[in-house]
Amino acid sequence: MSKCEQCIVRQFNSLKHLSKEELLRISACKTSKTIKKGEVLFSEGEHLNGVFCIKDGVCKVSKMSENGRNQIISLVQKGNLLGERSLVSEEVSNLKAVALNDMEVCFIPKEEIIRDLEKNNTFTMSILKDMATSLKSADNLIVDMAQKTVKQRLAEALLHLHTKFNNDSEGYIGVHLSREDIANIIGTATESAIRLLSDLKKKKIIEFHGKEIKILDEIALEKIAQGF
Amino acid sequence: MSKCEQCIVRQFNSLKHLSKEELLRISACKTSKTIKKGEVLFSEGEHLNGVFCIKDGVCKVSKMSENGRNQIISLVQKGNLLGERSLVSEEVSNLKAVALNDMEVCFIPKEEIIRDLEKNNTFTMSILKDMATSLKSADNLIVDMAQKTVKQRLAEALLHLHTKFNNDSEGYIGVHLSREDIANIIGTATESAIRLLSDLKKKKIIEFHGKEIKILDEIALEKIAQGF
DNA sequence: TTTAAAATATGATATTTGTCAGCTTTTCGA
DNA sequence: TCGAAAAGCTGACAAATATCATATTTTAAA
Repeated sequence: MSKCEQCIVRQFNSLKHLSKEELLRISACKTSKTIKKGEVLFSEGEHLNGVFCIKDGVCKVSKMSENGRNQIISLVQKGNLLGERSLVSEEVSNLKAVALNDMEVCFIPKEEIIRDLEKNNTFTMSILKDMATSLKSADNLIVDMAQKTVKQRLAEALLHLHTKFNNDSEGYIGVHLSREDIANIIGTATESAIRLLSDLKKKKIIEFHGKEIKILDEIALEKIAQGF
Repeated sequence: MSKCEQCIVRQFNSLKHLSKEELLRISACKTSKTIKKGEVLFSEGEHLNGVFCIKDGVCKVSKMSENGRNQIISLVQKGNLLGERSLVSEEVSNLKAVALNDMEVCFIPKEEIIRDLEKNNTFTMSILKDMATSLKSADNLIVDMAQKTVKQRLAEALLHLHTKFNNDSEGYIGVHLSREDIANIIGTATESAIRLLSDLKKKKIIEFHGKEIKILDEIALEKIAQGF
């Protein structure tokens, strides 16, 4: 079992505010897991009872609508914590998390980390800031979903993916999403997503080969996102 | 200047976790305001630097989309805190708050209440829980906005308003919203909202006289919200 | 490797929703 | 109380999007 104190990933999230002693305790109780592409980290209706610290890989966090369609709320990647809300809620999860590629994660049980929440105020404040940030981007997403056209939302999503997963030397977006995933991010039918992607390709604004997508004309995409 | 300790409203939000001493300090620095219907509590781009505690009245919290249309994110009423996020963020507000009726509010400066966040962990945890709850409902709203039709969203919104503002003896929704406000809650054109409301009225599912709206057939509305 | 299943792609069409125009009713300030 | 402005309403039409059908390509399992 590796030690949290030596884990680089910790530097990228709220865990960096824990003391050596606190980290030792967390190290002792956490469980490391390898999660294969397509596997489920947790499901809707499940008691989460802890947080995941993502060491490597990306997962999609989604929720089923009453219409029976899946909406992807966010993509969570290396360095992030996942499931923070379970720490302050007794309710079951309303979200589902599925690995988009092979992942390395650590699971820290709620009962252990809750002690730090109660004693280490810097840590609590950091979690609070995280949630405030999530809340702000959730608000922005609500506005986009409610007010923008599918075309705008696709442009927006591509720009966002490009910024967030820009870890490919050739400029390709560093995460492989199916057309269905893309449709579920922007909240539309798969066919519509495919059509709009093809349009963007025809207009030389993006380029793709299967799931490898690259933005060619960022300015044009930004204009589309803004409604032009 | 009234004392927070004797204020009933405090019992309904995180301020209830403050000690007598803390409340005395807050009492001393807060400012009470009367805000008339239609007046702005704060605008997008403004430094908020504190929280509002709503003693009476309701306000709409909204954000402009890049398309130039206004999206109402939430309605905040008596007992609630408003602007909690400003406590842990240095950024300007991305939201705007406008009174829907005459309001009584207290404004507590950030620099005072931040002390309590740093020292009173029960208070911090309570704020954290609030944010977690907000985040959960924001997630649900994202899904609804992305996946549901305008008709479904209207039904949903009416049910939600009925539950949240059910303080009228005749069963009318206890807050007066213009047709434009309703459209801005569900993310559609005013004309579309008007048309769908008329439809529901024709089908005897709701009843309204101007801004007085009453639900007649809750079951039917629930079915519509679910897509039938 | 072969082959069935899944994913991607495209066309035709139906449905939903937005926009514009014109009208009526309500509200509110002079 | 009057009259203008705002809000509410309705119809006609255009644009956006979903749905269904079907073909093609890719993926993954036997």
